[in-house]
Amino acid sequence: MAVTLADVAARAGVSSATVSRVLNGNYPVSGSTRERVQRAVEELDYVVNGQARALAAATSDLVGVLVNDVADPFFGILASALQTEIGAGAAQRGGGGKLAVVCNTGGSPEAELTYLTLLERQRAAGVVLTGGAVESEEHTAAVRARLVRLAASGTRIVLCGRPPLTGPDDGPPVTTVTFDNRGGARRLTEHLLSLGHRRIGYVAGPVERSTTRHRLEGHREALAARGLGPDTPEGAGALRLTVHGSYDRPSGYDAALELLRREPRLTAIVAANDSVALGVCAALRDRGLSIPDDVSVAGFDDLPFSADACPALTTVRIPLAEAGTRAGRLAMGRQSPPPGGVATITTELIVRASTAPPVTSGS
Amino acid sequence: MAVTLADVAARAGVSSATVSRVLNGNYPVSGSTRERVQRAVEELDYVVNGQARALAAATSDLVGVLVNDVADPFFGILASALQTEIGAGAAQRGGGGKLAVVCNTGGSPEAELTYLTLLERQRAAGVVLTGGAVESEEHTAAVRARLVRLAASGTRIVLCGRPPLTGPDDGPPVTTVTFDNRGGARRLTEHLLSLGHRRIGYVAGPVERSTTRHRLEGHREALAARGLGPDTPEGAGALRLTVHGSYDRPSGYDAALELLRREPRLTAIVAANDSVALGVCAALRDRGLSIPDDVSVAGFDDLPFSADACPALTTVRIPLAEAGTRAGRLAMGRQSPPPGGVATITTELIVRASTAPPVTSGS
DNA sequence: CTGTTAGCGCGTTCAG
DNA sequence: CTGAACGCGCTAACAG
Repeated sequence: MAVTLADVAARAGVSSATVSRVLNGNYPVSGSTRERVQRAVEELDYVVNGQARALAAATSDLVGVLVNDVADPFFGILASALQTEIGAGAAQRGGGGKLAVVCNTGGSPEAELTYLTLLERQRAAGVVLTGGAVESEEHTAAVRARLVRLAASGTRIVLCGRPPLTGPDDGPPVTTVTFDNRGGARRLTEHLLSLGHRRIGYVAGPVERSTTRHRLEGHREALAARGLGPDTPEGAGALRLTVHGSYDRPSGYDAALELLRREPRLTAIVAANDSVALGVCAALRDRGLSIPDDVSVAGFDDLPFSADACPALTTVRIPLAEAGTRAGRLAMGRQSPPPGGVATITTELIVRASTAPPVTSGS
Repeated sequence: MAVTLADVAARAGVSSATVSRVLNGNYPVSGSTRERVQRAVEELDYVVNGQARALAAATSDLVGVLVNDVADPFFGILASALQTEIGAGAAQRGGGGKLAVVCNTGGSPEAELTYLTLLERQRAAGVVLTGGAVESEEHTAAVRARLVRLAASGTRIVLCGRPPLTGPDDGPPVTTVTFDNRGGARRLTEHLLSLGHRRIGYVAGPVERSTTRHRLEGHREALAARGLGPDTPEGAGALRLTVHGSYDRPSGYDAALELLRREPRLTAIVAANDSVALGVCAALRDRGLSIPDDVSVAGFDDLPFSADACPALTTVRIPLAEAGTRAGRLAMGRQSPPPGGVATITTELIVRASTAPPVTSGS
């Protein structure tokens, strides 16, 4: 069926080993035979069998990239940058380009483990886990065990957008590119507080997610620093102004309505991310409330569409493309890990039109 | 190093063939030995070597998905739906789940070919090419040759969002899920015409792209049907109101400024897609023009953010998730190809706030 | 510089 | 129902 090395060798009148050598170019071969072989390859339209090569050489062309959802631009941008560093583009720049296997976990822990197994099967050269981690004790342990085994067998592991692996400090290195979610969230809420807001609703992401937790912690740190800690009457009120949902638009819509029900005098809502924030905006508009006059709204991530939203969204920028590029280089072993194995990507407050001082309508 | 079939066999006191049989479950094995083997697998944390299996069985766990840019939600949504059908999720629903290899071509013909080679190397089980095709004679032929070879070697080929393969009708089947871009564009421009617009600018995508061509053709069909064909004075004017750019926001921004330069009395602008339309909106706003009072704007694709844009965008919906699902099933051989090998996905005009009748300011 | 020889780890005959 | 033997296509020693 398919033409093999042996076929090429026969056609060129050499041994298959010689063909292999000209193909890989990692061994001296005389110019004349090289040419003869190359001609035979062209004529026969020969394409190496990646699996056979991988088996024999004990190497792989695959790098796994786990994301929650490629349809979400957050992961899309990350994946795109990773791809650029991993893939054929990188190959053309002269570094053994590999194939990026993008795996959609949908945020499901089981899917995450399933994919890790599949990638282990394929003896992937690297695995990048992106986005917030599910923080159940059991799942953390399971993932950790898998990653340690993968790393032990030579697979490079990179975490991007989630906290470093905890636990015993032995085991092979797992490098991490993490985002300063907590700091960003803190600065965002500080911004609202300094505008004069005091009754601030918070639409958090799914529970048991590292990203959700960090952003919420940052939010509460800012509140506490203004004397709105959970032990104060006003702060206790703030606690009740937190609702959890998923990281999508409909979730923001529902959450905003719920928050208004709990506290009609709300003057600001902070959302878990930009998509959620757009849902919040839609709900407020449907309720006849104007943004930011009646209620200020803020998001997180600064995805491209946030600047075009109505009104343009105040948010926290995460340089996703930069993070993805860095993670990709690490996964390809083309860049040495940062000291301590953890690089933190800083986040930046972006103030736009969706936040303004609360209108103190008399009272 | 890694534990192999033989290790498991030794531990279970059976032959490696038996282990292979219980693993694949496609051969009768007695209950007791089966259990013994399974225990050994557990104890040793055995994970099959995908490459060895693929080599021996001449099958592959990979399905390639070529996209222009995963960071673009258009492709993200498509890829997500494809993934769901191809990946571990499908596996859990009980159909040999495969790994989706998402390849970013960046719209580059060379990258497209490079990836096709890489996938051929891996003996991919399927390949899905998404998005508009580059329509140069040379590249079309090159891709066609590659696809024919892949199909001949048993790889299932699916085109999604691009026109069917042209050329001699021999060769193995290549199924296509194509979008009715032309019809959608026609209806969109008809909508503007029926609102009363006559001086309509058009921001087209990159030249030599099937999507660009089809949308532009639809636009011009609508014009011609209203007696604004290229042979009429007014129609000839319309021809000069077309500028080409890339499928992104900055391109729309620049194009809008250029169009205003060519025709300050413009009352509407149709964009190649929603991202471009947002760029157009931004440019108009910066020029102090209001949408839709001064200028109506329309996009294409109906990506999620379009409804939240300012104002909400009139556009043409393509059911991308549905298309991706369908293409995924076809690539997995889980659904039989449509008669003729071509399924056309219909598009739907979505009218929102960004289009309105032109304000006939006296004159 | 080149050919010969072994495997890589698994699926699959073919006997038993 | 099970084991032994062979080969998938290629790379990597080892000789020459």
